[in-house]
Amino acid sequence: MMPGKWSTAFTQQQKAWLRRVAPHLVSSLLNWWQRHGRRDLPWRLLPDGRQPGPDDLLPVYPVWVAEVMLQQTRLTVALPFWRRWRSRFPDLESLAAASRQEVLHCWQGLGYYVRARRLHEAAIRLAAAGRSLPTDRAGLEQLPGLGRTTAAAIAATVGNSPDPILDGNVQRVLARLLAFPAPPRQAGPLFWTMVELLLDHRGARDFNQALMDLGALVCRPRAPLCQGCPWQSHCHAYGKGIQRQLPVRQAPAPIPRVMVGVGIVLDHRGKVLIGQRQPDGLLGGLWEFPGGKQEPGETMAETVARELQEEVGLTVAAGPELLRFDHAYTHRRLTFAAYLCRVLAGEARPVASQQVAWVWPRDLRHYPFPAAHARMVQALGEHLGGA
DNA sequence: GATCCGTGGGG
DNA sequence: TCCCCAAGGAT
Repeated sequence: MMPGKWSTAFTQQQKAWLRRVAPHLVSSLLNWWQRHGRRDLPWRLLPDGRQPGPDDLLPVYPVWVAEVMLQQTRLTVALPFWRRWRSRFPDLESLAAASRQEVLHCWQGLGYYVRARRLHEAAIRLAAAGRSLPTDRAGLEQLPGLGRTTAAAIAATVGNSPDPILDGNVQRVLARLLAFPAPPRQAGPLFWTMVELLLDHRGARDFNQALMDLGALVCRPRAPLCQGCPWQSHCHAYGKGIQRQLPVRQAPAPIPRVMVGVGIVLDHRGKVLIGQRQPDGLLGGLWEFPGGKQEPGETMAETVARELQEEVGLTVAAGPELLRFDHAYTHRRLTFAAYLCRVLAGEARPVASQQVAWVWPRDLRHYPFPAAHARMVQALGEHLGGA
């Protein structure tokens, strides 16, 4: 049995245990994966749709895009975006030649927009140097947006190189296998050492996929399916009956709740005012309707009028309310209230934004919007269409 | 090392 | 309705 004292490195006893069980873990994992794993992921297939053999090389561009999309995003969510992206930007050259707006527009709805900006930046940088995408982990890790896990996932998928990964799935599997008594990030290099020791020398393509599939399909966050797990007899969390309590979570920070007033400003021609957010930071480079947080003592209509004065220098009459809805970010909960507004005085100018634009409502669909504002675009279209 | 960065589905 | 949280990286 494995000793239960943990530091940031394995003890000699723990390492000996790991070396002893590693062959059984690997063989039972790959055996399970052959029967139950996901072997039809499109970026893991040869261009003609066949399963690659150990020595086959896969095209790196689609794998790169897929792995970046899958950062902090579920497979079922990312897949349709990946197909659309490949149709819109089929290769590195077409991506490098695209505008920031086109790139963000294609990414709209997927979230974490800095990922799209970094894909674009990498493509431009490579194209300017006359280089193609690297296929080794070290080379990939130099690209913006790629850390060790994503670079390793790409390299192993493309060339079956011996590069293990340590994503959220793998961390959860290891935390339970070892019954690790602290949040996984406190494990330091311990988990990396473990995946390196486990790694099959024949390559990491199927090994990485199998380990992620085990986490996603069996060793699930909420309700793990231990009766179908190939590692059940080795799992210390299962042995203690504490698999549902692991991995240990950090205490979540309290989430502030904010009311946001938004102005849908129509001019005398029927054009609507939008502004483009600053290039970096939250929702960087996306477009939105002007607005902001409600302050104490304000009605929502007063909030909208004040924000429009401050943000774009317009004096407006705010009302009626077009729609109201809740929207949650990871660290904030917002209630949006959108007001139809008409201009009383002033010329719209960018104060806190990159630029402002008056746009025909039917052209709004050509601009990238955050999900909450895309919802307001939809509501405006229905409002105008029904009138 | 703690924090920031989106969105949508599931329990 | 509410909370959880996902194929992480950069600062």
